[in-house]
Amino acid sequence: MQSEDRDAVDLDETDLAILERVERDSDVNLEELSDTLDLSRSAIHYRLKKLKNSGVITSTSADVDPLALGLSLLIITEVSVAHESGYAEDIGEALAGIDGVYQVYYTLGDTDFIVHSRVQNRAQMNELIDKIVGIDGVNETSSTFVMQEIKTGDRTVANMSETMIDDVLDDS
Amino acid sequence: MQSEDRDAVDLDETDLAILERVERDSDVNLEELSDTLDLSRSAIHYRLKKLKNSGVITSTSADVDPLALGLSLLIITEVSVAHESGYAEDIGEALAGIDGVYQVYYTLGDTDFIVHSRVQNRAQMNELIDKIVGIDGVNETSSTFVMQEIKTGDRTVANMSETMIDDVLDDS
DNA sequence: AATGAAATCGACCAGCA
DNA sequence: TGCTGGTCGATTTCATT
Repeated sequence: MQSEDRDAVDLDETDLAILERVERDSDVNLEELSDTLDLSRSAIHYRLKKLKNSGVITSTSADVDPLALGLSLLIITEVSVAHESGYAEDIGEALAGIDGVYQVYYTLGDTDFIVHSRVQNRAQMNELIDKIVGIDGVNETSSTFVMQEIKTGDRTVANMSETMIDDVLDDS
Repeated sequence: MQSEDRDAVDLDETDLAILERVERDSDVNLEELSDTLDLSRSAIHYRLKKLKNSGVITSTSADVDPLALGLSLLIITEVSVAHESGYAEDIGEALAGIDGVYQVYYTLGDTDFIVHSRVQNRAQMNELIDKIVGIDGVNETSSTFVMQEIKTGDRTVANMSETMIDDVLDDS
């Protein structure tokens, strides 16, 4: 009754140690992991495979620097829709489909969607905002310009507190 | 004069095709890439190495599902600071250091920082917000709750338009 | 679930266009 | 400089405990 096993595959300290390491660098030498965790290479591989199959590791991706591709402008846009009823899903999908948009959240509060986009110049920025405003049902938008990305890169385990870690481990 | 070569390593269509593929799955078989791009395994490897060394590929990471670790609550917080002068950098670092926080942006506009955090329950959420408010110099905060993550996962190339791609290619 | 041996895949070296 | 082919080493897989 106190276990909320949604996707909760029960993990131990070893699993978390592996996760923390591979989310930092998935090309890690199995020998290094085997070394620090006192486990055979095959055991590490076995656990990694299980973590992937169970969906704990959703994918393993190469992170491409946006600046290297000229995407130097990051814009965060708050989007409000006219009618709260029904269309929300469709509008979310429409926002997600716009070129340059790479994060879309449906939020509870004064604004309905929060959208993160990257573009190369002002012209593309204007075009992007026009596309957002042009979506049927979108009422009002407010865009802010990001001066500096202080923390980025979606690490999950690395940002967890001791309390959060314990919560995962106490799921036996 | 029209080339703004900041980090701009000039890339061709083949490089972009490789990037688009490895940012989706970095464990791609070299044979598959070699097959679809009509290039030898070694050539693909050569280009990948170059892309990593030049910083276009910053890292290669395993993506861990936050839900699998019980992090079901995503909160987006707008933070305003008291004095615009000086302390901004320090406050940004302080925000980035809080457990649960995984994205921090310094923005231009009515609000100074935008912070994304993940927690497991209300208690952790309250604790997190208390820590943010407790930072010296933080004036006002406004948190909104994310109901649904419609688009996520920091793909760079996948979200680019044809125009953006062309801009990268016309950098010879 | 973890171990060790066999097949497979990726990393490096030298030569070539 | 960028690509080819072959080789060595590491990794993935399988059968066994």
